[in-house]
Amino acid sequence: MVQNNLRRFKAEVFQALAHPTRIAVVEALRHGEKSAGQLIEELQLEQANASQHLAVLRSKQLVVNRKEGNQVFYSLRDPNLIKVLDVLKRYFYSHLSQTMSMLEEIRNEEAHKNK
Amino acid sequence: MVQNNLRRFKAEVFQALAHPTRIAVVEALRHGEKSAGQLIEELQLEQANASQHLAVLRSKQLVVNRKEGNQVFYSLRDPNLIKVLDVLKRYFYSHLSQTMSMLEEIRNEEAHKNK
DNA sequence: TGCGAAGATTCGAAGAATAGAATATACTAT
DNA sequence: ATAGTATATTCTATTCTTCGAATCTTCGCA
Repeated sequence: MVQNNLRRFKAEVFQALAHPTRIAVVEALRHGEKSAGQLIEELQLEQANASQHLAVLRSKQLVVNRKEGNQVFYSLRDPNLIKVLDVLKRYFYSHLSQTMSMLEEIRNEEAHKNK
Repeated sequence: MVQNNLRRFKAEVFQALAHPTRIAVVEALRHGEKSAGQLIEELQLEQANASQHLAVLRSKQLVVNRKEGNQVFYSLRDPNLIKVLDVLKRYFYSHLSQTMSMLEEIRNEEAHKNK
């Protein structure tokens, strides 16, 4: 029972990370806080869209925010989150060739869509 | 560009893990391979549903399978995957109180639905 | 007070993910 | 061949996600 809820919780964290934009945000915050505006600029996002993704990250508590005047600064709630991404990176590298072919596939899908 | 595809790729891996059942499967495979049937029994899943979730894990290459006669044995493609989960566990523990309240929330939602 | 900037929220449409039911496939043993 | 067991696939209804457009809120400043 507890096991089950714990898994649901883990699933929610993964869910929060299951979008390229949100991964980009987390990576952008790796070395410290940034304002919503900075993130939008740096990652070339639409304002509303960025705000929505930030809301997801907030709701799953992967990031925390702090208001300062007109701006809202975001930072990672926990540096261990970066470790999760780093371990994942190692996971990729240990299967480079397969990773590559998967990327290739993604690229092809892309090319397909744009026709 | 490459950055972007890489993030998409990471997102796909997280997506694959973004379901309690699939997390349960990965955890169940932590110490070695198991047949689909064993997983179904151990995790109390419906056959079709289990098969669908396994298909997701396969398609993202988190697991590999091996046929032996009538049965199909699954195992993790890479032990680093377990490390990802382990790091995540550490992540939980470093925020135990918040984790608890989140679990509490999940439980409440649950109670709500079952009314 | 009123205006502009920074963010957040809400809404509707489109697409993706999920569960279960039914069906299909592949093997084994008779 | 036939039946039975293990697993996969397909279909459908439902729910969840995502996006952009529009709207709101809050703060700072003239």
